[in-house]
Amino acid sequence: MKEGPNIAGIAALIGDPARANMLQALMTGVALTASELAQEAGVTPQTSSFHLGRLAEAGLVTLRKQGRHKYYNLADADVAALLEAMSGIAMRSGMTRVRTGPKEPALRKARVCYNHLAGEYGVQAYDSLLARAFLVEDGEQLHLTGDGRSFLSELGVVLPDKETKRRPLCKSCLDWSARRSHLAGIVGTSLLSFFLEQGWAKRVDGSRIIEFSKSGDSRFHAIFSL
Amino acid sequence: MKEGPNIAGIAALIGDPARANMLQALMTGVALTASELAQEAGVTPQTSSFHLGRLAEAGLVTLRKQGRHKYYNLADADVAALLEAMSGIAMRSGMTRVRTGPKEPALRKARVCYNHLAGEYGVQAYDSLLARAFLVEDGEQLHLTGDGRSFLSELGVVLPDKETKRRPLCKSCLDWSARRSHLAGIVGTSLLSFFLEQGWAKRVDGSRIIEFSKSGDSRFHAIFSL
DNA sequence: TTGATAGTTCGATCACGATCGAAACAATAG
DNA sequence: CTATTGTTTCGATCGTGATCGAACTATCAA
Repeated sequence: MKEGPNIAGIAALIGDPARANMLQALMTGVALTASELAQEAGVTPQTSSFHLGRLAEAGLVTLRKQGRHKYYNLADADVAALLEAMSGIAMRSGMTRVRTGPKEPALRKARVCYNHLAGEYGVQAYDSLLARAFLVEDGEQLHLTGDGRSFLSELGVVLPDKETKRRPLCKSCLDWSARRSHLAGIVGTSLLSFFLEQGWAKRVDGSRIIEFSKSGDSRFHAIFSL
Repeated sequence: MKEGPNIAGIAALIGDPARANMLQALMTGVALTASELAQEAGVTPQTSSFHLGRLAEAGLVTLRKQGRHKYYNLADADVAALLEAMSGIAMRSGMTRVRTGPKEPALRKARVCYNHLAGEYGVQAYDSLLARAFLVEDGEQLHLTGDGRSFLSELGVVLPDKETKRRPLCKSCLDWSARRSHLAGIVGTSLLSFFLEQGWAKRVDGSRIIEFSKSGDSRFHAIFSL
């Protein structure tokens, strides 16, 4: 009778407040343990376990055991993209949380999206690389050019040698706040790591916010000008 | 305490089977009345009314009264994109409907996505236009070139004269089956209408499937070769 | 006017699923 | 070994929200 994939299934999964909180917490990209996620979601460890089981079963999160801990991650950049898209719809639908705190502007400016940089800074980096042909779009594919590779290497960004088919080097990800693409994929991840390691920016507590220092900010704008 | 938009809200909205069915029915792009949607979802008109109220309130659907009918539509291409993305995740998570009917291959081949063409045919058209520089990507923006405009006009596709800011002429939409972009926006809509009006293809009953005729198929491939 | 169809509102019911307490299991630390 | 911490299983509870029957409003067709 019915056709197509069961949308209601995963939607219902994400639709539970506790699970949604967990997923949003995982949007920071850091691996979290079951009990940390319980705390994040405001439920007891038992319930957390129950929810995480369902999320893992549906393939929305992955886990790796490490000693007596279980570390959870978002399964995939695609899952992150779905959550990001959902944020966009929720945002414009006026379905914001009770109190839209002072963090929101900071979120729009720079935040981590799973494992790469999003927000205004993410978009700017993406555009800047594109404008200088360090990055080229080919249909939906995205490629790092030779020039782009050497540019990043010279900066000090570490990149794998070869582009594998399985994990694309570059990938674009739609930004809910800017409604534009930012850079995902291995390059996106490496770039974010670079910023953090150089001390140009740092993560804020357990949120998705990325805070650029004064000097880091000016360096960023010097390099990724438009 | 919490930050960011309320993902759980819209997810829960989509998470109800009845509402999910309604939304998927609306993915065909045709406007449906409340009772048609009730039938589609397998619920009574009362329940349908209840659900549609919530969907409209959240801004996921729009309605226009016409006589004693209320015609419902998806609010936006963004909502369609969200549902499409969700289909992708649901698909690979093995959360397919009980029986994956014989329609599925047809869906992968060509289907309507809200109001434009998706599936293999949609992707091919997109790539073909891009390859001949009838369409150019500029960051996330997508533009129809002068050549592209005259090419389509010559074919007989009707297009509005000017590109307005509000409704972009072109827009890319991610395809869940092909994992590639296909053409959305006004051009995408016009193109689909063109195929249907010319009799190259027709819609299948109330599903999202687009069925190309023998002659329509060959004409399509002649024009949108790669 | 009467009759028919589309849609809504109200109220009551009912089922599903989230939640937690208690207890078990797992793995490390001392 | 024992003690402690992290995670899971089971069972019972409980609340939220979907559902439908019945009655009501609105629009159209005679």
